[in-house]
Amino acid sequence: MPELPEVEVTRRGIAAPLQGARVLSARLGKPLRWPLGCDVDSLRGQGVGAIIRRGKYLWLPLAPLEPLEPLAPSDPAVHAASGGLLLHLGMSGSLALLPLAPPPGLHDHFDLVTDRGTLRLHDPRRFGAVVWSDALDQAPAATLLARLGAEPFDALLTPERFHAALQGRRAPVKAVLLAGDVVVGAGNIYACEALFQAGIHPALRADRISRPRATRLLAALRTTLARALETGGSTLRDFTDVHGVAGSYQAQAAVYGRAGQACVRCGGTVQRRVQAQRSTYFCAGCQRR
DNA sequence: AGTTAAACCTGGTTGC
DNA sequence: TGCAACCAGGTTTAAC
Repeated sequence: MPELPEVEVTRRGIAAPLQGARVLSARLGKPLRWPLGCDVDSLRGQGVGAIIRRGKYLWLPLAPLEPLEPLAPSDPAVHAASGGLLLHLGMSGSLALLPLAPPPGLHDHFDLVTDRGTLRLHDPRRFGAVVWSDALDQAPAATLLARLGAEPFDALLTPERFHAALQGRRAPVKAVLLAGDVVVGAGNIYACEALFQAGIHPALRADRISRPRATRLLAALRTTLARALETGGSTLRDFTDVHGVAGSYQAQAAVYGRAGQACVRCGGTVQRRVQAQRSTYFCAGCQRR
């Protein structure tokens, strides 16, 4: 369930170990959401830079290192250029950093073998992606990131700006949070949880949210994401951190996945309804329009 | 601009 | 036990 907390947990697990690592080889399994966009062999000999996160994407910068041994000038497959890999975990993806990688399993669709271990993408549903881009601000990376809204913890995202952005949207606030073009990071779980914490009905039109309630929603979103980050994210089925450890936030979800159960706050019944093709969980007593 | 559906995939759970 | 239907963390594209 990679939403922002899960992706950030993943980033924190690989950033330090892989910074400065040398790529020894790479391997592709079954196709992911998009083609890699480069020859896997061209990744060989690259050095890994500082890994950053933008929304639910990870950017793994790569730049050529001095070759360990002179490459044959006639080898057309190897033409290392600087750039990087844009990764997305989709619905079921997770990354592992393996000191000694066993043979790839059925759902292991990308390996980046380095001198500090193998970065392996495990993704049963294959909605995830690994895409080469010459730079973060050039296509295809820039295209994929172009529609993303503000980072939730960006200090520039003030309550005033958040409220102003919501004022421009007539869609239900739950749909606006999921769309990620106002603020990134909340997926289905954390959008539901943040709205519950803020006491806002998920079907309320975004432009009908008052300034005080927008302030409360932004605070709720931040505390929800921060709390999830502290607990290693949520593991519904597939997600683990890079060491294989599952998250535990799902156990403290107030509404997500709790349809028919008692609301932890008022004792009413948690409802489930479908919004934008996704299940929305909420308490009609605590969350007002 | 909106909402809505369909698409991409696999697998676990539920219900008859 | 078998099998069909439905559900699941995301995002893009097309259609009304």
